[in-house]
Amino acid sequence: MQPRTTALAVLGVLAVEPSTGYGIRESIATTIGYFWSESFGQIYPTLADLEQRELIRRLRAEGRKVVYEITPGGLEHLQTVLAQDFVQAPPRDATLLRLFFGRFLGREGCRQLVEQTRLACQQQLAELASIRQRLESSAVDAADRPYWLMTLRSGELATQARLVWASETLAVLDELPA
Amino acid sequence: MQPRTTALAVLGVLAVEPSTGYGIRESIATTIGYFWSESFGQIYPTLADLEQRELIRRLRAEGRKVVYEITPGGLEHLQTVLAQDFVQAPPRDATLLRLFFGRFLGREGCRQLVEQTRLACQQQLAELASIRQRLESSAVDAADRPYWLMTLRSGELATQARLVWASETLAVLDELPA
DNA sequence: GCCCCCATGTAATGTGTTACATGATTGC
DNA sequence: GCAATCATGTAACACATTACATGGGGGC
Repeated sequence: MQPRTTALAVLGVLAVEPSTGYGIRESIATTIGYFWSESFGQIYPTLADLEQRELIRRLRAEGRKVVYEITPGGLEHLQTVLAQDFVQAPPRDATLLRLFFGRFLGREGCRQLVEQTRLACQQQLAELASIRQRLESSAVDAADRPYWLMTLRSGELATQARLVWASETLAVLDELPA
Repeated sequence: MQPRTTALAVLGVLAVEPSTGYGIRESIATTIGYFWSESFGQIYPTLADLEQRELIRRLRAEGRKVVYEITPGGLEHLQTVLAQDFVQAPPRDATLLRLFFGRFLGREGCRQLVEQTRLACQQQLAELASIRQRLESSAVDAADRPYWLMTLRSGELATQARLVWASETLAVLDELPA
């Protein structure tokens, strides 16, 4: 795992636009959910930490609701962190792990595994298409758009590749002696 | 995260062939390293736990070196676990996260990010090619081979897709006004 | 009145890496 | 003799999810 990735994600989202803890979670789930995720249990303590370090501050509070914004120091810190080297997290694909032990799971179990993957990819592609619509039909800052399109494209290509793999693999499984 | 994935991986490796803790780590790193990873700090406590639950046992001990094998109960347990539903871990791609905030990182920083990805993919493809050679030139059990080829193919397609993306994205970055 | 969404936060638990400590065996 | 690899294990720390506790506001 990387150190402080949650802080990076939170700071980044606030750099784009002020938001509440709840809103940050929402943003992450709906706009970058295809390659990132955060839970409330991480976000709220991280907000407290960032505020204490004066990288973010309260823009306004309406009742319980607290809207945070990034500070100039926070923006500087974000840029520093973004430019730093980092270690790619080692991949862990639970589906492939199970398929690798396919001999013990059996052909039918493997079929289900791969079929589930195929369906998940199709759903994912639909979601990505709707994100693309949102991105292209304005609403998002022109300074962000090219970068957001790049990450989106990555998701699309990865999902398409996995979908191809699933179809191909289902065919191979059908050829396999039971 | 999934519960008990380390136990599943360890049990699976031992189902293929008896091994030591060190050997299990080695197997994982060299044969499924492109989609899975485990550290010693996880493996040794897991072995102790699996042994205590009688899912594995000591086949032989030579000095310090302890070779474990799976028990009949362990094999049964493995099959049960493999057939169970599981939750796909939410994806977390540190590179895409940084690229998404590319507006704050700047064009040059993004270029480096994507270029690194491109190089990593090329290296990965070379590794996958050598794994394919090993898989096709015998040595591996015929009962395992088809499944191992499926996971390998997944790695190849995913990496190729990412490589295509990286090249495409570098071109887009070059078009972008600084 | 009730359910759902918005909203914040903590506690318990699980998962995982890294660093440390130790030492045998093998190849040069 | 010395370095690299094989080998085991623990402790400290980092990271993350889930469940829980609490409550306001809007729509039906």
